[in-house]
Amino acid sequence: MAEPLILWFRRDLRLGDNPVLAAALATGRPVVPVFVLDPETEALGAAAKQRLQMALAAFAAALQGVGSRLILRRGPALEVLERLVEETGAAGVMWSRAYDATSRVRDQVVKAALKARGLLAESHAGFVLHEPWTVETGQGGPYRVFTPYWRAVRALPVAPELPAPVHLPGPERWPDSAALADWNMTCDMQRGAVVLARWQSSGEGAALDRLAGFAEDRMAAYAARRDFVAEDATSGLSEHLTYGEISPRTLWHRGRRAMEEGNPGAETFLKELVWREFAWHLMYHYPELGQDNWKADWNAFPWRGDNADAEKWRRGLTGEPLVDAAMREMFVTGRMHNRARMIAASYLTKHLLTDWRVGLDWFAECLTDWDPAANAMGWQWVAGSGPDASPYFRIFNPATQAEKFDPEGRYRRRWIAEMTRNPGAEALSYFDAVPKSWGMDPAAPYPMPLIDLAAGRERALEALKQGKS
DNA sequence: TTCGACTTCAC
DNA sequence: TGAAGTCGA
Repeated sequence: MAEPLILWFRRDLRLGDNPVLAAALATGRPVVPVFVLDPETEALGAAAKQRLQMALAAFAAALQGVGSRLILRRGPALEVLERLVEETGAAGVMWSRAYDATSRVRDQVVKAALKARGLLAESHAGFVLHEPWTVETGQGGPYRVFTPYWRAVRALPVAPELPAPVHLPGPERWPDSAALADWNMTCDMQRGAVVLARWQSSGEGAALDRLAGFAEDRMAAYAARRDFVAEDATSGLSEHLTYGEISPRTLWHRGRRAMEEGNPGAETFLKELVWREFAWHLMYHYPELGQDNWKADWNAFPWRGDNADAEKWRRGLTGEPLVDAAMREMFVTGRMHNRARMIAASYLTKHLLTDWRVGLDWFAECLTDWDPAANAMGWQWVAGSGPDASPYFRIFNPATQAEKFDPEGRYRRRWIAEMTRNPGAEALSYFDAVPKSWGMDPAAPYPMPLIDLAAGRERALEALKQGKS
């Protein structure tokens, strides 16, 4: 039997349309699928880590369905992979590319070390539609504004999807695997069964079902309804994309097909997919996007660091119902509606003048669809330090937004027990989920607003006038 | 160099 | 309607 290949899975936990999997199969070698819980992955937020565990469980089952296994190992990636190569006599390692700075540094070290030992070390595309360096402006160089990027990407060909293998040849002797349960990936996430029960199911099958349901039932109304925060009008596909349970290519082709069929929501859906793409384009070309102001003239802005108001924001106690509803939804479900994210982020950075990185960190802790690029771009876009062609200081008014996008107050009532006489299960579940130390009580009066909205707006505008160099 | 255009707004 | 910078062809 030929020497096996190690297939290092990371954010591509699927069998269908997986280029590196197809490439490994094409070699004719036995394949040893492995997931490495390395220090970089252990640093994930509580919700993302919990969600990753669910993704891994689903993917391991899917691999068993094609006669294979998922080998689980813990430790620094290079160390683990070198040991596995020795144990299995593998010819080398293949993986799908990642584009954030931490992963790129890690992967370069791994690739160089494996190659130095004469082993095969290959990275493949698959996490984005277009490799970030292949999309350039007319002058050469990365795009910095979404619309021109969209116009460029819209016209580009996208290769067809690859079929999922029906059988994945394995080695004669399988190496040992850790048990997923022993990794305790849920231990940071002590929010009770009520939280878990509400989470979307995980895995490639669930992702494909979700896409089919969306395309069938909701895509047509997507452009018109997606901003209404109380409705289930969004695709809900972000967390599947985050773990690679579905490929962006699959979404792209489904969207294009719908467009050709005249589906009125299809183009908006494709645009949203390309926003994710744009975020990774930016992160690849500006690796510090998650740490530094993208526009350097914001470095002088007098952001407040973490503070007592920010803590109230995290706990959903700002006294702005829409903001609090959003924060509570995220804490309980690991999800937050897209528009609610912008409103909550604007409130923290503008009305509370708090550094966008404080908000970014909390989202990283709480979101099951945590994506470093999308969040870095999104937070900087709201803060004003990021890519945004509009020059004015963007300040959302949470009350105005509530009137527009939650006109009947359904979303606010769903998540804020203090606002209703007979709070529902969602609103009450928040009080079960929060740490006892927060002292939350559904019978307590709803808090007064932290700051008058008009005064907060004026203060932010004043800070902008003074603060930017 | 010029010039049209720029996700999601607030008042 | 404001207030106004720079991206990209």
